[in-house]
Amino acid sequence: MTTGTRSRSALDLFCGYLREQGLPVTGQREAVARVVFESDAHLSVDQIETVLRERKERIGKATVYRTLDLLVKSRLVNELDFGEGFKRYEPRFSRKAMHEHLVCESCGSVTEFPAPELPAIEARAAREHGFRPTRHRLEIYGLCAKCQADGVEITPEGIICPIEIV
Amino acid sequence: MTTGTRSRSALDLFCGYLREQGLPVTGQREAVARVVFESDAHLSVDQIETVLRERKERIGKATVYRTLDLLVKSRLVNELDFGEGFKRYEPRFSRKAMHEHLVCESCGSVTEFPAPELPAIEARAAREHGFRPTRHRLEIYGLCAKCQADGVEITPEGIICPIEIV
DNA sequence: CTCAGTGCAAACCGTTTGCAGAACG
DNA sequence: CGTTCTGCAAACGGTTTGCACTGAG
Repeated sequence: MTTGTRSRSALDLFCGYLREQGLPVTGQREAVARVVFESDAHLSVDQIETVLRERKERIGKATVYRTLDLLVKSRLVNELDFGEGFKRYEPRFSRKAMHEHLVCESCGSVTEFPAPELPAIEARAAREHGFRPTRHRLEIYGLCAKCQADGVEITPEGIICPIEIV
Repeated sequence: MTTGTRSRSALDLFCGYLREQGLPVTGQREAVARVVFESDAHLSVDQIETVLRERKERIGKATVYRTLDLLVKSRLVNELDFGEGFKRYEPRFSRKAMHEHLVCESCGSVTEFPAPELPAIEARAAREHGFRPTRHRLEIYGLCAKCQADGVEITPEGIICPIEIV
């Protein structure tokens, strides 16, 4: 969707990774990788399949999943889970090194934001608990600007319990 | 498992919540609530069922799920998701108001830690993106002290891609 | 006595897997 | 050519749902 150059080089890296691992570089793998690399969104498997279908690429669901595994292992793609019941995938390329996610509970849109204090938090937790961190995830859930403008209200869903436990 | 007093009052609150909503207070609901309130862990549905079985409580899986929904709605229990493919539940009672989670990728143990800088992070992200936050989640994944002592190593899983994208 | 809750089993849904046939190297 | 991949469909596992029956209020 965005620049061709960026996605091209990410694709090249992926192909290089495959060759390095002695794995075949197939048309299907390239097609799936291209979809992910060319998007600046956080795609679900379903969305990836839709794009592939639009492009007249006939690729089985299993192959999409298997290719995504490879993309994640190659570390060119991050796997995300916003508790929607399915996974999302974002290219690590064309993105800020560390970013966290704002997830709208109404429309599901995802915005990225930086949280430079996280390494310090991580280091402190590590020191205090003898924990060796490898990665973190920070998500803030709420209402995006657009949904607020559209007058969406946070539905208290279940009624609030009389006693606020804090 | 821990104090009887704490769990008792949480249970009372839950029963009060049910009555307030005009919902029946049943033995099954009390039994499930007791298991969650009496634990200071982050229980999966499976673990809850195991405890119920030990206590000779014969309660269907569907009822456990339905009661957990009520507990979450009552806001006496938090739903957690560490990307394991299933949910976990923690009582909000007998816990620090705000705590985040250290998740061991080897043994799955979960440790709580405070991150007092999060409200500021949340406020900044909200201000800069017009986002209205309702809740957040921060998890740090890695190796717990015990697993490190046991000599567990982070297996690079897939081989590292030659180019580090940052 | 009535309406909601319960248990069972089937349905669901995202993901994984087994296997025969196709393709990369 | 052998090894790995692909596509299909069936299997999987956590969760949800439909329905007859039980039980709380």
